[in-house]
Amino acid sequence: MAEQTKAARRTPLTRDRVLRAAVVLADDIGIEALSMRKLAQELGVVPMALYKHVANKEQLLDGMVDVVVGEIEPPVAGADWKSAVRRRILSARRALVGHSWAAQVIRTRSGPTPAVLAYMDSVIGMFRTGGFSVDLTHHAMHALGSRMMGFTQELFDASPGPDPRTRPARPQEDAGEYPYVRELAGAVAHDEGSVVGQGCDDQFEFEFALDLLLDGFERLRRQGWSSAGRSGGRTT
Amino acid sequence: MAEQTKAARRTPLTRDRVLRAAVVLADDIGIEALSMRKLAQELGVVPMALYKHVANKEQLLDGMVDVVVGEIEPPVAGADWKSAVRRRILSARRALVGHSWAAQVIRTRSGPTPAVLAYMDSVIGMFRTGGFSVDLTHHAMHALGSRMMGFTQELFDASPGPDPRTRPARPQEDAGEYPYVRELAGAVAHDEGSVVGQGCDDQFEFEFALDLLLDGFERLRRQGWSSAGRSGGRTT
DNA sequence: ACCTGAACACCGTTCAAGT
DNA sequence: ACCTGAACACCGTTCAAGT
Repeated sequence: MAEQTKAARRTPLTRDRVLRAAVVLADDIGIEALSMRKLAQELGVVPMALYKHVANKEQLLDGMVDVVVGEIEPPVAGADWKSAVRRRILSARRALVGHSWAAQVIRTRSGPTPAVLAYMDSVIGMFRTGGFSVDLTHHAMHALGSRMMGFTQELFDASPGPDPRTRPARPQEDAGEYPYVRELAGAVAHDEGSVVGQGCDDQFEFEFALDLLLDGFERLRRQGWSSAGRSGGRTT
Repeated sequence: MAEQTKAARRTPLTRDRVLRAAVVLADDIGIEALSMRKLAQELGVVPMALYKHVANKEQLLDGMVDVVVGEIEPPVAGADWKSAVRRRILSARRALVGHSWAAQVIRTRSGPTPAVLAYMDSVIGMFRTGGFSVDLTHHAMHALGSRMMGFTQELFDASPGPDPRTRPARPQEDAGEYPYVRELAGAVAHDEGSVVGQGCDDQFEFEFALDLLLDGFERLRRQGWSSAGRSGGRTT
């Protein structure tokens, strides 16, 4: 009877339930604080029970990425390549927003998960059907880098983290040091936030850089650019 | 006498010696395997001895970043803004190459260390003296993001890591899935490496994207671009 | 056959006891 | 006053003992 009460208290564990709980927990307490033990506790389960559904923590992280990436809206049909790619990337950005850990976790995976691969495939397809050569598409994908998935490629994580006390004190800006940094920080005119990555309109900065790259791609496509003549080309 | 032998066996610990040993150790065993305890052992010292020179592990990582960033060559004088910025960024890239952990560590710092701030100041200065408005400089710095420090902003870490066994098996590419990924991967014509981030000429990809951005900046500068008319502008 | 508690080999860091 | 061993509160994961 006692066991029955315990068993009934929770719907049975599934891989999906484990992954979704992990996503929520990481959203709440941050990715660096997410542990197998805390996740188990959150699910009202003994730690070892998780290992029936994920082989190890790495696989848990892979699964979490797939949950988030799976929420990206499907591509819209019938548009020129540039607005199609632009919309797809901005919709990826919308899906990943709110999961501040996602960028870092995706980047530290040793390879793409199936959902990421499917997403990449759709973006590559937009370039190809838009008249890009395989060669130029390849370099465009590299140039986009993780911006392809909607991450801002800032120098520092904008996420304040759970413990603002560990934040290093703003360096002495009263001294004449870093005059250009000061000028720029002053012009942004936000009293809070780090020099780069905060106190700014992230969405604007993201689209600014994205459009700069997309316009560059379009220019190269029109002039039939190819990497064939690059220095030190194919040696094999 | 015994103590004297022990004391003489090692030159006395300094903050600098601790940081340099940490850099070498991270290069060797990877950043995720670097621990205070292993570092102490490497230095022939009890773990707690390190805490005389760094307050905690976070400060150790800050110090490691400064060691690496401090090795970036100083800027060259007397060039147009574009080649000056280009050279500075490529020299940062040279300094960080070989420290595959540096990109990730810099990004996860909650703010810039002094050496990073000094570097950023010099880059910002190049834009400003090159005729860029504060406004455009600001957005250009965001668009460069961590590429400003010479990182490739790839979607996945190219570093294979110490344990290639944990690498997820390449997804089934025999099936008709991911046709565009397959086409692109085939064209790159390297049998080893992940879809994006490996088996490619990293330096070429880096310069390709960098030049695309720099050319875009120059175009905007010439036409006197300003963000003043942006949608939903300053609301305060 | 399934589940799970204890245990193992780590971590960063505190703190009190030694010199 | 300085240094440091043991201890604390964690980790991911193994494994053998229980049902």
